[in-house]
Amino acid sequence: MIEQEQEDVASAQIAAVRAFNRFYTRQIGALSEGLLDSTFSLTEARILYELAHRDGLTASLLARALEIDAGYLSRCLRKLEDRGLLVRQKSDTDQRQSVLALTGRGREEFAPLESGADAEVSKLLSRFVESERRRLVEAMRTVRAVLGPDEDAAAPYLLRAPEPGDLGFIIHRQARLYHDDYGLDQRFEGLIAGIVSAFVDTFDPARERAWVAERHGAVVGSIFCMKASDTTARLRLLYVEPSARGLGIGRRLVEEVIRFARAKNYQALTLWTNDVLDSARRIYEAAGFVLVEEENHHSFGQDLVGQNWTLAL
Amino acid sequence: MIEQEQEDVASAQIAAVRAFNRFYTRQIGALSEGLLDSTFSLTEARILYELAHRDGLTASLLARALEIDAGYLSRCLRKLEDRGLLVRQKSDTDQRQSVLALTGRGREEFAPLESGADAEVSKLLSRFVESERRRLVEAMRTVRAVLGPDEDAAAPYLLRAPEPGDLGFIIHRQARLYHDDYGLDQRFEGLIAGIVSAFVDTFDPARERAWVAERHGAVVGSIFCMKASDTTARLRLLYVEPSARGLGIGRRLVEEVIRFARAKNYQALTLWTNDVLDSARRIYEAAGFVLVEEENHHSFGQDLVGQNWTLAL
DNA sequence: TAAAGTAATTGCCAAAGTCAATTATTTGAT
DNA sequence: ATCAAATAATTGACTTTGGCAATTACTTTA
Repeated sequence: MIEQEQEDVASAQIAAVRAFNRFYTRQIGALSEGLLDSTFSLTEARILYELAHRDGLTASLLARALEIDAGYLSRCLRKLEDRGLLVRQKSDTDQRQSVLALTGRGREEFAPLESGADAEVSKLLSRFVESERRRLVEAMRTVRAVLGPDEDAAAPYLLRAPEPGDLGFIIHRQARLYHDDYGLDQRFEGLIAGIVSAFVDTFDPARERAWVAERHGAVVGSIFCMKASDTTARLRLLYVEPSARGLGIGRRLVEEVIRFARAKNYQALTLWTNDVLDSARRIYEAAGFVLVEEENHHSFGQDLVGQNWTLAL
Repeated sequence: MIEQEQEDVASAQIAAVRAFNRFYTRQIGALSEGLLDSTFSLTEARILYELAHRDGLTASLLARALEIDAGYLSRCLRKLEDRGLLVRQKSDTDQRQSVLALTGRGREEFAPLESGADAEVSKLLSRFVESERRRLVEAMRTVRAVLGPDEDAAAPYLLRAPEPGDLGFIIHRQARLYHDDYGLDQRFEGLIAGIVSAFVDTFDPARERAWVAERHGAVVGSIFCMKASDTTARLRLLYVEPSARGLGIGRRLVEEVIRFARAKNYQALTLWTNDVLDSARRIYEAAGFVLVEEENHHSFGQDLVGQNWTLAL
């Protein structure tokens, strides 16, 4: 083997990426067929899309964003302007450039294109089961996260009450994650299913609550506040999806439980966790929880150190 | 379980897929720039690729595989033939078509294109660490697996034991489906979480078992066989994803449980269900189950008619 | 055996896109 | 402050790409 300046990339990986490129070239071709009977070309549609979704664009920005030849773009813009779909306003900071904006008419004519594309994708997706769709979307996000710049990082999340199906999903994800990361077996999944079951069974809406964190329309975290006694609440089932970590979601969930427990006049909040869960522990510490007890135990196929933490309210 | 033509697709998923399409449109544009200083167009390169990697291609096969207009393809092929890169030989089974094949010269001239593309992708990949590359390749494979070789509704499925995460997923999906179709609320989700929890807690591998049906790498159904007494087994948690129905998966799952219960020397198999679940009932009837008892009950926010069925083994 | 369908080709044409040159401005180096 | 170099946008002159319909030569089907 001759020296290579670059790290050797496995040829199987190269082949896989190239196969994907060929595959997706066709896929995109198929999906952009919807444009054929519209009055816009693919490039025009891409231009309109950018204009509809970003403000303050200039021709050169657009050319760079879409990687279109500036000359060709200029002509396209002229055509759209002539059709009354877009206006250009001389920038006041730079006399050479104009700021582009869709007119009301531009938005109007573009709207059916958008809904048509939505419908087409919806039709495509409806061929699959929900879990397949989720796998697909997650995989696409991964591809984008790796290859592209992460503009996604700042995406917002929201907390809400769990809806039917969410509880099962939380069990599903926690079981999978703790299995992958710490080797916990199915008995752990049984344990959390039992916790969830008990939560629903004995649910006291006045003093108990659950939250899920949602981002991009998907559940990415959860937390439960359950009654241990009249004066003590228990924090349970905290988790945050790996792909959503670092956004402060875990901290926010814990804060929410503390706020809730205070409001419901609990005097203490306790929780049980295991020492391997570093990032969770850091959140608990930061929130003021104190470690009160540790015990070794062999559970779920692993040697673990259980910990009880408590917070006086 | 009622048949549904088309499930509602969450708009967040649609948006994610469309964002990916826009993203990858640019990506492909960037990756095919390598062709610019070659003497081949993108389409020619795609044609050559197919010819280099598959034997016995004809023009019409090629047109279909690459989704190229037959007329345009014809011209491209002529051009390549004129350059001495490819030969056409009249098919002996069909005088209308010709079998296409690259000449030695064709392979020679195509080779640098291939290695160029490899190098380009390799350069792209070398920007990442191995774990990122693995994630990328895996995600691409997933996209392809989901979107790709679908077509046939009769895609194969397989039965296997549940893996960590599968139990929660089953709870998740059943809760969601029965909520959407029959309005069952979260208490139903609690119930099945309890069943799953009990299954794990008291699991007797000699006399109990669970199966999940997998298709395209996703769980699309489940069934459980649990011990009710030494002589009686209970069939529980049967479900099949709406879009995986009609493939005989439900029937197969029930058969599997019956076979298992017989093999384990149970004398009877019982199950509890509700009268609204038509397609499930049909499966039970076909398998020989007999309705032994019905009772009205108000549960999970709905008025329901519970049914006990039994099968002598 | 006629009608319908399929494989491949061709002419015609419009759309899509490239390239280089040009003008008007702004930026940066001295 | 000034002038060369860079940037934004446009235009003219092209080529390439690719869609569509008609046509020919076969095969399949009713």
